[in-house]
Amino acid sequence: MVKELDEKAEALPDHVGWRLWQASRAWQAEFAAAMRAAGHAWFSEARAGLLGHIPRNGTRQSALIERAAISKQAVQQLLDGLEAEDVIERLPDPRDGRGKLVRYTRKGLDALRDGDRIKLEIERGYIDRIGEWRFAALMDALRALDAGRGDEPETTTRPRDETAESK
Amino acid sequence: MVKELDEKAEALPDHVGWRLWQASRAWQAEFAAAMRAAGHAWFSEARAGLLGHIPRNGTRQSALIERAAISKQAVQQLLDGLEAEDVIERLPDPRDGRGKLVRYTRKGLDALRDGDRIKLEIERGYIDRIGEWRFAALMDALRALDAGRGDEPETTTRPRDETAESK
DNA sequence: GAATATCGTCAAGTATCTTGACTATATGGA
DNA sequence: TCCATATAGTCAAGATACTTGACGATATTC
Repeated sequence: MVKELDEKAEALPDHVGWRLWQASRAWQAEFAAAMRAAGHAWFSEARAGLLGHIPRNGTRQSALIERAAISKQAVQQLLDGLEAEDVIERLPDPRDGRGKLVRYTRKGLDALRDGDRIKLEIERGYIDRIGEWRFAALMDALRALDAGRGDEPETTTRPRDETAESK
Repeated sequence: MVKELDEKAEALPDHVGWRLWQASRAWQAEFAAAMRAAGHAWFSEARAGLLGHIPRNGTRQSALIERAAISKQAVQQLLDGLEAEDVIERLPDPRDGRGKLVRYTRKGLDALRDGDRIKLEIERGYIDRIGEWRFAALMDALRALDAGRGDEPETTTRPRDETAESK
């Protein structure tokens, strides 16, 4: 009963960065758990981060490197793992002898489908928790933040990427 | 330039998890860059995550383990590094021969101060970007999300079980 | 053609986190 | 008091997710 420390409330951080970080971690943990429960044992957050940059119709490995903000070697290693798990496959690019095309296997597409379902379930849970109005405001603010982001100087910037809608 | 692939817009994800993740990463990258620019070369995101759980008046190492959602060995290793960098120090807990108290050194407190300043600067930038109103809505939604999360271990709670685990 | 840039790969190293095993101390009875 | 058990922290080993550096193969440019 000598337990009496913590003289005061410890005041955890409450700034936007901390909140975003906590919320992001919570979402990812929930999503990853559901994915694994759905049978996708190969799933991890790092892999999810990369897969998020691979459109359903595939992409070039080099294009992936530009968009995911990690080194090309990191991309390659993640792809190596995903290929070994039969989630994606790599084909030579017929238009460039150096390049490779990355695309989903059937297993990968199945996982995407499950992922979409899980996303909606989580989203529904969020709406239940904070209300439709607040959820909409959250998405609105996050999109605005992303749109207003200091576009990377030069670097073949995207002319106008209106991908900020639909899904 | 035979750069002409990407038959169509690739439609990056636009769900709440993705947005949160991107926003969180962007914030952390901005913060870490500013911290390092301010002379705190030891700064890293993982360390920041742990420091966020250490109040200014210090805490017990074991209390840290409960709050940061990582293993006690991970906490220890991070603390080892922070101690080696002279950011925190560990003292024996006079009230428990097994325990140790973790508290900031002067260098650590200096870093906290710089961190507070940088946080405010980033926040100001966000407000400039999306407007005060939207920023407030963002914080409100994030706080509500966190408050509605019912996963604190033990604790005395139990009054309302509104966490309806949803479907 | 030859210089140069780009694409992917191989190798090695670092940071962060995990599980397992262990020591020292505290606590709560019998 | 002594013992069973729980708790606080440490040590060791390994997995994952990255990094930088070096390199060969193909494209592009002049």
